[in-house]
Amino acid sequence: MMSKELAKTYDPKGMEDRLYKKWIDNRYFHAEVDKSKKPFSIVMPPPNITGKLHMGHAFDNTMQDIITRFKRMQGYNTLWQPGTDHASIATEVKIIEKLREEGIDKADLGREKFLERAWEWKKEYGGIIVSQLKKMGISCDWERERFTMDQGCNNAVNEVFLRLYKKGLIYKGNKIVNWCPVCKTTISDAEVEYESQASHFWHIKYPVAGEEGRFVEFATTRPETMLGDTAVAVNPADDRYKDLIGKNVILPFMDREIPVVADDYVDMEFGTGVVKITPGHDPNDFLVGQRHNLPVINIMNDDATINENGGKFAGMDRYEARELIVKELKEMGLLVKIEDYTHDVGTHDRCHTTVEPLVKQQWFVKMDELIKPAADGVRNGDIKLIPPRMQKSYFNWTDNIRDWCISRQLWWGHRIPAYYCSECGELIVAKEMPDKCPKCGCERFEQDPDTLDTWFSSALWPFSTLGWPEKTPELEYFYPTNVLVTGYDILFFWVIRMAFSGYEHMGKKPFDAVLFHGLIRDELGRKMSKSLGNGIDPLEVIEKYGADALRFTIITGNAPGNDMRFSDQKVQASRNFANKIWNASRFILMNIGDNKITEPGETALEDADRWILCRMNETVKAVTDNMEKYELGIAAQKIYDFVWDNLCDWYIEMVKPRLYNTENAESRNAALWTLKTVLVSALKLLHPYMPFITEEIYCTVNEEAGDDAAAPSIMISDWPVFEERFDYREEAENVDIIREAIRAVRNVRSEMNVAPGRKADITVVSADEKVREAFSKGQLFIKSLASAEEVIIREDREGVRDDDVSVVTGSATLYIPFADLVDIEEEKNRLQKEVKRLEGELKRSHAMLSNEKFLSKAPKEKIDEEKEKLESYEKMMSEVQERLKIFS
RNA sequence: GGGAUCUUAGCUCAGCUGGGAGAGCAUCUGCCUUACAAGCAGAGGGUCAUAGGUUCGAGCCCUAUAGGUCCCACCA
Repeated sequence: MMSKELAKTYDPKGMEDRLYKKWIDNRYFHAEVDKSKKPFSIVMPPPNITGKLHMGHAFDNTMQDIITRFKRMQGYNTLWQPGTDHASIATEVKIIEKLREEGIDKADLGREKFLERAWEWKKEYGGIIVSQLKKMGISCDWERERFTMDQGCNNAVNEVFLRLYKKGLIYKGNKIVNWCPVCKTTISDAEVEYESQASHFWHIKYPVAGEEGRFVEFATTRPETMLGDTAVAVNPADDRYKDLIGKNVILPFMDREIPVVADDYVDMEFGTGVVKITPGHDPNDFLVGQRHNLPVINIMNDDATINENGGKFAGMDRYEARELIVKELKEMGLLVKIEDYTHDVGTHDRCHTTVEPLVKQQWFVKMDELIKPAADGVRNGDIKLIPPRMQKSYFNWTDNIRDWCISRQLWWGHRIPAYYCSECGELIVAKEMPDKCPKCGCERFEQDPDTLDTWFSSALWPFSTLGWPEKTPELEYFYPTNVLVTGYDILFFWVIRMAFSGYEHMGKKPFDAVLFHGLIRDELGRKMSKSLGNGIDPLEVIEKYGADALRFTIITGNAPGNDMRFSDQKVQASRNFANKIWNASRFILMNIGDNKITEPGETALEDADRWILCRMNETVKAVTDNMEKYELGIAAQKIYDFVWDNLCDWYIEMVKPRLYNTENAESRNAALWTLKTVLVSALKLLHPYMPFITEEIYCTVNEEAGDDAAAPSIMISDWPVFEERFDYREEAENVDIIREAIRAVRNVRSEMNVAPGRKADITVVSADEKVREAFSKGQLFIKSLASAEEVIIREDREGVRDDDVSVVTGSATLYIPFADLVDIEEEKNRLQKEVKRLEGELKRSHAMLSNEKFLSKAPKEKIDEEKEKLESYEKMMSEVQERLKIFS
């Protein structure tokens, strides 16, 4: 009696949530420290709490889940550490938006109330992404879920800040930083995104002081910054301006005399060879200013309006001021010309506001020393990057590293653990607010208002989540983690910062390897983005095709680090594969029926059984090898081929006659046992990729076959290994000989248009005894797979007629009586009819093509079309006549 | 300006350390064969961007060229 059946077509709905609950209830995802087992660990790149699941997450987490499930089945004590990221600026922007909808201004609300709202926000939305991730079937240890701003992580952040400060690696400094006038915060260099913008080049001239009628001309893309000019620079080698060096020019509007300085930074070839120097608002000018001790003038407020240093332009927006300045310069005759000019403008990657370089006092991490171990770690192979080409990108960053501006003028984030004495202003860096000022003894302090760059806490993720700075058993056991999976787009933001943090604070790398993946693009190869509206929601795909299909799609046909185009068609192909294995399982279950399967004796196994066992064995080995090397796509392809081609299209077909013949119980049992064995192995190989369907089938099959020894869940079953006893190479070769013959026969039959139901005798002739033996053993399935009536195996050609159709394969020659393939009378009639038809067509075609009216009046395409038709008729005619000859 | 990467069948892409040119989809032909038409059997289709070079042998290594994509820097 069949206690359990599988539905006729594969339907993931309902099944997935049920199975996920089963796994959670059984705590299969949970890992505890167990020193008797080998650990394997991965930390999840924490998704932002603002986030909604997108294809990037799907990609990232599918890869991690595949590795985690694989390693877990291999017997490793596997921890996949999950968590979410507070995502300082991204979240703050969203909260501000929400407040605005309620008509509340951030500043009016005040810091404390704002943070309350932020935590509420986190509570309300932070869990969404987690529940969405679960839909993917991912098997991370949710019991250990962390948050970058939870107490432990917060503690780690303060500890790191303090340590780096004490070592002199964190400092406060006045530097030119990128300022976002909308978000009103500094942003790091990496957060600046360059956009090509059409603008102008304004050619302006300043009068030379004391030399009536003499001017220096230069060009600028930001005329408003002239209000902060403190010099004009020329190249020291530039003969044109040699005499000007040391003299002054007059800055219009400001009535300020500024010097002409000589600096190598100026390119003589570019423009007029003169550059206006605005140390307060340009990174390069800032450096020039330092070299020449020029004053730094800040002409802008935090919202990019001109401040009191801008004279009469004070209060204006930067662009408004630009317009007016240009207008007035023109009136003063100081505007030489305006050129169209397209150049790259730095914008804030969050809000795309044009960034304004400003001089501000900020906190920085000194990078030159910290980065060394991180660079060396990759250079000497301590950390492996996959694909290796990522190294170049990595070194490109480490070799050109600049100090990291870590302070942000935001509220949502880790507040900088620095305190200022309210009396004397003394700076104290400490984990908690100090009691007493060591300098003046005062007891009142103000904490630095700034928060830390969100990546500051992310950088500590591999060890902060394991309990650092406490010396926890987890930290000792699971650190360093084995592999980090992430997109190449955050190589610098995150990977490099984790690398140097690991070496610095743990004295060890944070991970053995980094496995990079690319971006998922839309069907046209465009980035998925909100503004384009071309994003594909993974949850919709799951709803339509199932999580397994989505997961499989993402992984197959993609090499590490490469982008992939996503299309519905691809998911359909994966869904079809799921359906395929579903139906193969259904077939096996049906045939097991009430029978109890027993392991067959060695002699009961037939060649076909040994062939598939051998192929399975090879597949197990190959797939395992690929997965060990994180070649997930290649491994998936091999599983796919094995299941579809070897198992379904060949083995199941070969074995059908034996299954339908209930008289030979031993042979039937051997086939069923082989089917079940191979299916279970295939399911296990596939499980990391398609966890749900494999679990469902695995449990059903084991129950049906009465296999009490099987694991209660495929995810905690043993990963298959190569078994010597299945290494039936010789028998496998025999079956390959027959497969080749079957293909050849099918080929002939197809070319001759033989109806599938028409049976034909096949005479196999081979001088090789081994080949004859192989055919003799395989007779049964040759009959069923090649529609043979009878298979006669001979050493010589005796009995073969000259007009038999012959097929030569690598090891034998097959002969098929012509009359068996074709009904001669019928075929003759058919061909004769065809000749008549073609004669008619040819006549018509010839007539048309000799009709002068047609040739002169019809459109050219029509004529060409007719010519082509004629050609094909002629070709068909000669073919038909050729075949007719055979019958005469 | 520097760097990376890609250019393989109509389309999307695999091809690990050099030795068989492949898959999915699409196309064409024939099949509703009692696991599956989300399927089965068969077919067509590629001087692996171009030009050189190394090698017994190159899609894979080297050089140059063209085109696409991306990253970094950025000239005021």
